Amino acid sequence: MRADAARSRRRILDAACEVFLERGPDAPLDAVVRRAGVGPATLYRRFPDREALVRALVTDLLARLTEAAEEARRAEDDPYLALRRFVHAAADLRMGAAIVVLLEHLVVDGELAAVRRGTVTAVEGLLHAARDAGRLRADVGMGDLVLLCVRLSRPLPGALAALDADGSLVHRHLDLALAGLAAAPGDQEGAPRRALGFDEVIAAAGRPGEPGPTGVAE
Amino acid sequence: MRADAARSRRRILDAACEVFLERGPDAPLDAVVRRAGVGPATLYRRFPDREALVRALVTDLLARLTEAAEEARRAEDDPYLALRRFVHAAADLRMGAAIVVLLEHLVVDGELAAVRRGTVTAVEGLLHAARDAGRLRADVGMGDLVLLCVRLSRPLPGALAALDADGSLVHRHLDLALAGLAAAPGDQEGAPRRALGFDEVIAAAGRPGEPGPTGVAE
DNA sequence: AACGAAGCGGAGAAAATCTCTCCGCCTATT
DNA sequence: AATAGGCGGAGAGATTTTCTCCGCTTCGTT
Repeated sequence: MRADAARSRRRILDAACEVFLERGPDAPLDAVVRRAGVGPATLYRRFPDREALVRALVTDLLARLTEAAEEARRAEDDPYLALRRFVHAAADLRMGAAIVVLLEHLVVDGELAAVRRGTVTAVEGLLHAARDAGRLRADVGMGDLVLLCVRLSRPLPGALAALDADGSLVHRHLDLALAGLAAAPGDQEGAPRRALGFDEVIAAAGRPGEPGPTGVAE
Repeated sequence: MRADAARSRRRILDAACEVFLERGPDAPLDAVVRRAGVGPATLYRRFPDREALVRALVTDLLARLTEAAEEARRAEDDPYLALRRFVHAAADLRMGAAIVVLLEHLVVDGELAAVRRGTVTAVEGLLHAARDAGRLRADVGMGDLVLLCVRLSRPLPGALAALDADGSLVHRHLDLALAGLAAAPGDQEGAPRRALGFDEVIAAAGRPGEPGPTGVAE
């Protein structure tokens, strides 16, 4: 692949990530094009339709997340710090986008499912290690972790997004939330229900229109 | 006002709240109409243009928030619990919508500013009481509180929203995050920077196009 | 350094979506 | 039971979005 083509491809994927995150997975591809600073033809040449773009985006992001999880495990001795490191990396990767878009416009076929399983396994490793070390509340599951990441790493709506132009606010709020997930000395006022598993998230996300390419009916 | 008209009005406001929250303040009014289950004419008769709708929505929401803050103060002795009660109430009111929409499509004129000031004052009362009682980290400001509420009370994107059909997940995650805001025994790993004030949020939100009716240029 | 192949952006046609109004029927209130 | 006020649906016009064709530019190679 030619160098300029690879560059365009990456710019498009990055732009798509941001745009889908901000405006939902039905955002006009035109907006992606504008954000990427390329011509429409360039997008359509590389990705024949919306699904191809989404699939590439999600696959790319999952691979990076897996890598981030493994990097975090290697880099930190304390399992809680490793988890924390990963969560921050995931926010930087705008992990929200993968999940947002993942099961809305995509059939999770064999290949994608395999990539996803790899990611989930890697992250579960971090989570369980932190929990087993007593550094994390027992009632926090993968589902909770994922959903908190999605919620906290989404860009703020509208003009508010400017508040966090450099992303430091996201990290601050992640730290605040992580402090809430950490094993606390006992005075937790509400919360303690049962942990939310990843499978439950998947199941819910697949619901609306039978895992069809473009499920979703209002 | 006739009873059926009042009912329609409320259905439209509730629908607008959800739709703006999910799809941003530029969401088609058509979508509001569909969600509300009324005819288009009903919306346009009551609210001549988008701004009228947004203004009514925001005013209504701010009034309810103020009421919720006062109710929480009355209902709980412990200031931390009062704050917690308010935050949960705010989530139920989908407080996010007010902020999302507030400074994007609206000039905050005299009347609206007054209503907003009332709300901010009431909530600041709760926050400061909790902080003075030593139940809250000192580095948590109104801005942090508002932004956490916005982030956590937004509906989950796309199909994921089904996960939290009854809203119980929001409350669970709010509790987790609140635990992070509570005064902790010292082992907070990251976070502690300076508190984010409400004024900073307002300032950022007002930025994009000079407080014009429809500011915002890409 | 110069050639050929691959890639790029812009203009714009066709399709889809959104805004907003007219009008005949229905429902609250007296 | 009368009447004023309200309601929903159909649809015209404007706007937005999708997607393609084509002439110029850039990359990789000889």
